[in-house]
Amino acid sequence: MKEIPEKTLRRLPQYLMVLKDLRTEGYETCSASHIAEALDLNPIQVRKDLALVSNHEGVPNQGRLINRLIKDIEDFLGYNTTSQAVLVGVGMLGRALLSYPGFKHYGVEIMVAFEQQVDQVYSVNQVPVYHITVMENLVQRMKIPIGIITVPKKAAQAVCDTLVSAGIKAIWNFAPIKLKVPEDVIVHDENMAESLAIITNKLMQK
Amino acid sequence: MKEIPEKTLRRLPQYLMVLKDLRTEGYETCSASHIAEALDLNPIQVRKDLALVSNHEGVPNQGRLINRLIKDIEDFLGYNTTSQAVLVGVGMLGRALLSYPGFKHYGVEIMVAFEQQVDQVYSVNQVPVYHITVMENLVQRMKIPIGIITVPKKAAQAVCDTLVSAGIKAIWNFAPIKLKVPEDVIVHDENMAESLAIITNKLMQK
DNA sequence: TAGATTGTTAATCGATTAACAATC
DNA sequence: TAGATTGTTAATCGATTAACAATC
Repeated sequence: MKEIPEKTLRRLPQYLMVLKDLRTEGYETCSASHIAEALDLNPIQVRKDLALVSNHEGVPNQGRLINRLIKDIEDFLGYNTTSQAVLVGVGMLGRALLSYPGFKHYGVEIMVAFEQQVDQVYSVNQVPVYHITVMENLVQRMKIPIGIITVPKKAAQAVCDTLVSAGIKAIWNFAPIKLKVPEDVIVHDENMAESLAIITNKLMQK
Repeated sequence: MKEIPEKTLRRLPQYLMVLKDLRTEGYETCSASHIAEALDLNPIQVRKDLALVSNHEGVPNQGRLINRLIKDIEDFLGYNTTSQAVLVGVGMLGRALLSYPGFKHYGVEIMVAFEQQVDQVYSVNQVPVYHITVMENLVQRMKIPIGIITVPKKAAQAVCDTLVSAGIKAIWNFAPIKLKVPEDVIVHDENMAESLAIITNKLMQK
């Protein structure tokens, strides 16, 4: 597996977005410059990114086959090999994520959710919600690699610890806290405050 | 207003998080190295970041006064001058954002939300929800600077256009689409696919 | 052929990290 | 004083952009 810059990784889903739109419009080939224009990026950058993830070469004065390029990017991003996930904390945000139809296209499937307050078995968008006490056992038995944390800040570290001891490999953390995990566990933080900081700063600069 | 790297801007809310925790624990001063350790960052980087946003100098062998540093960062991020916002699209994600209590601490207040399907006036978490047809007029009259878009992809560009013609200054976009806006309008994209790409890629590399 | 586009090699730019003197 | 910490200047690193020959 090649190393790839995170910046590139962030751009790939955007390329995919453009390519699929173009395919819908009936196009069969596409140049890097075309993608770049649609996304306000530098064409050289796009070309380099594509070279990193595609096994196929582009054709001068013609570009690349859209279908093949889509497949290459999707393969690279793992969209065609589903990873299982669990979600912890079925509040408003948790529900929003459970209702989000996009995950399956991105190669992630939320198998089960856990909550503190569960009186009876129920489900959200066909994902069953269990009491948090059975989480460790279930995650361990099912060998689930991804945990999504949408609990309040106070509960986040404890939930994280349980997931880790159940053998989770990666955590997608929506709680505003720096989680402490063993070195080999991946943590990706989703942070509202970061985004707002950027927006309001740009706003103030004008 | 100084220019500041986006990377620094993203770290500032994290520093704030650590500083507030320390204050709660009763500490009065704090060194850059201390913050760096808590966040797994390079201490030199933290020191440089702090120097960029703080008007006060640190004291050798002692660090900085936590209270003053918190104030400096919050001032810099605009947490103490509230910006008004509107939210468009009261689906699951929209509701989650409306219910999120954190915005006011980050200097953003959602004044009103708009939806396609509104039979009668109602509200979510004390934010009134109106029919989208009155949006342009209301946003214009209230001179609201920030628009949050949480509508489906198909509707996003039209909503964006309306917001722009109502004089919006910045858009926080949760729809998976590259919005077309005039040069002077700020767009910040929030993209699930980006995060997932990073997580699954790291996962596959192991 | 001419022109758009490719991939690659070199130059530039910006952010991170290292080195170090100053100081409480 | 000694040691932790500061701020600053220089070195390193990585990503972006520019230049250019190759080619369909």
